[in-house]
Amino acid sequence: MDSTPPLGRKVTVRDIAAGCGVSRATVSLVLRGSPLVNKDTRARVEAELRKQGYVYNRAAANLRRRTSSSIALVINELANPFFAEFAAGVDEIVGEAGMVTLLGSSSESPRREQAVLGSMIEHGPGGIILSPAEGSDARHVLAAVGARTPLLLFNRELAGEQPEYAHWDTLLLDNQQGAREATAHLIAQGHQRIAFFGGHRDSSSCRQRRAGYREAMQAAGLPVAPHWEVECAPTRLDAARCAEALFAGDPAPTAAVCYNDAVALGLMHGLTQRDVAPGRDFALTGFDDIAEAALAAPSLTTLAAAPRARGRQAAQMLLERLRDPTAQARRIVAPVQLVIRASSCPPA
Amino acid sequence: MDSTPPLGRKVTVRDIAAGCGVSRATVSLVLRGSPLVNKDTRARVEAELRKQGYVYNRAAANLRRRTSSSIALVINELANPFFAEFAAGVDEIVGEAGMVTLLGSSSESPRREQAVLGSMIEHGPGGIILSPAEGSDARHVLAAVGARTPLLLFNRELAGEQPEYAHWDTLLLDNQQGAREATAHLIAQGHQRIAFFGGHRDSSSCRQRRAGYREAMQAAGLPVAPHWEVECAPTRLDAARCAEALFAGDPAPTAAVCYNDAVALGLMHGLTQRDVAPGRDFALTGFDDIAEAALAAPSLTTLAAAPRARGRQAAQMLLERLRDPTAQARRIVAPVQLVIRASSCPPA
DNA sequence: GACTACATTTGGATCGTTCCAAACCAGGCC
DNA sequence: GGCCTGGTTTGGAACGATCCAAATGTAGTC
Repeated sequence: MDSTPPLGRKVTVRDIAAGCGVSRATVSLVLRGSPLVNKDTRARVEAELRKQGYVYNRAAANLRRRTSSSIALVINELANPFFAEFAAGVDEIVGEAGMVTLLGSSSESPRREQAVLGSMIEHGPGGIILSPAEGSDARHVLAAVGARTPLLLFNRELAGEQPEYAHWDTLLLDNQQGAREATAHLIAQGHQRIAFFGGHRDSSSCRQRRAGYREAMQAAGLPVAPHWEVECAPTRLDAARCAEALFAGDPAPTAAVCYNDAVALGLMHGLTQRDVAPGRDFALTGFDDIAEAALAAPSLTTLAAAPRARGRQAAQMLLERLRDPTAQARRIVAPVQLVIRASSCPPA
Repeated sequence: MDSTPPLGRKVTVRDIAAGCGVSRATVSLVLRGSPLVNKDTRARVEAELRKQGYVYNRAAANLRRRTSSSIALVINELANPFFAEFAAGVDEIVGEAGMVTLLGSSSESPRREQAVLGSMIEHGPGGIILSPAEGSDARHVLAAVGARTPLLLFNRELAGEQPEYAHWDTLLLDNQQGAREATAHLIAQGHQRIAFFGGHRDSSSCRQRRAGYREAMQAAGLPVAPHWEVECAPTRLDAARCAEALFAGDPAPTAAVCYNDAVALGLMHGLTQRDVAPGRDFALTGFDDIAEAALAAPSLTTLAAAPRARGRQAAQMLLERLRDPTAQARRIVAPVQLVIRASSCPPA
């Protein structure tokens, strides 16, 4: 009858067992809903659990069972709304699976990424979702996480990826197809002089999008003047600043496929300041479909990558991998969807 | 010499100890950088650690030491850039402290919030940072987390908070002071008829900001006409739609303190459509300092809440609380900073 | 050589849970 | 009574790291 009062100490299965006169093993069976225990016993134990305010110690259970109940999520830039949405999607699915998300941010630094991965791995996640920092390479990642924990790469591939790392799953966006569709759409609107605007020349997503742009231009038999490919930082501010570069040469473009929405919005701003009305005198498209795209004036034609859905998808892929660790690695390239709005007008 | 090859099994202190002929205790001391171990021994052990590719099992260590190496972060809406920045700030500090962030999102649902808190608590975080869902109340939160784990509330207070929950730390934004400063700034610019525009009348942040506005008006001996307090949804679209309400009565205001930046930008749009030039014919201020505020035309005077800094601050407060669990609960109301830009012009 | 002083190392026991093989119990049947 | 069967229950021994008190070695002092 003298159930130990939780005097400072946490309540454990032992306390519950003592409190209702059964063994620890039985309590454990009740906790896991085993059909082996007698109905009455179960009821008694459950009452005692409530009475003493027991909370399950998942870490201890994981230790004994050699399992894990967490997924690590390492993001290159969490503050970016695109990745925040992605993280929200991941967490949704992870939560539904009764697991918990370990969050880490690398701030686009491969060194920090490695440190974060190292810290994560010590907490024993069941798997890792990694959206790599720019310049992160496969060897370092492998060194940090080891070959034992399943890893899923999102959004970017790693430098120097080799056959031996081929057991990692990958989820990418179809940047190339997206840019191709946006370009084709502008061409269908009647544009012939179309620029590719913004982004860091050497980032992999920029390369892929530019490739899609060139492909569409070539397919339509249209030339690409050198000064139509303008590099700038993927920020609104820098894009606004670089707008004039589009009109520095002859002939000037009448439309632009922008690296992403931020750049497109910045370009709109830059155009307005030059008294060129975006959506009337000049057509443009973005990439990402951030919340603002629909609200901008004019509203922005862009490519929706559905980051939340991608997050869910990534988590699901990883959970499947946990279920079957030996299955063939998958590489999924998710299509992006062209959302046509007012900014992609026909030529003036 | 026959160091057990890591045959499927994880490498443990036991393997390392066997591999270099010392006891587990010694290896453990080396792992924790204890000054007790001999230099040569340490070197030998460290070599063996590298050789066998040992990874520390923090869960096991935490179990034995009755410590935790994680902080739970439960956010009402992770996809919102404000909270994403906040989360990034939290993770920064948590990471620096060698701990890891457990992420959870409640999607503004008190029920989900409770479930998430319950799942978190089973993973044994050292503390919890909670940005409550709207309508979340203290009793339920207490039931989910228990009295044992320190909790810090961010951004909102809980309904029905009572003395017994008073051991929770709190970090809030000074909505009232912010609105007061913005209003005072407009008054200093020479305005006398100033409106308070937008937001849901009954939301706590709107109430606080309106209170600050009224306070400043009263302090300056200025009256507030009823039609100067306009309610609208906190979105750009609705704000644009409601612009005309400002001019429905007599006398019309010459400036407005807006509920937030989205509303202010919407109002700018609405004004422009009525041929009132914001920043010249009409002055206004926002709240939040979102990325667009600096880029709008005219650029928007607003109140910066610095969500990333708030995240760092919240994490720091919680870490201090972990160090001294018995210290008096703190309640910090973080000031917001007035950023003066072009939109808050003097009267025409 | 016996003594203390100091630096270093070590074998259990332990954290809270689960696994496992064995034990228990009540009926039913010969 | 002995034996079997099927449903329940149970006491250790794990999981991987750490604590602790005690043991070991090494040198210095009398």
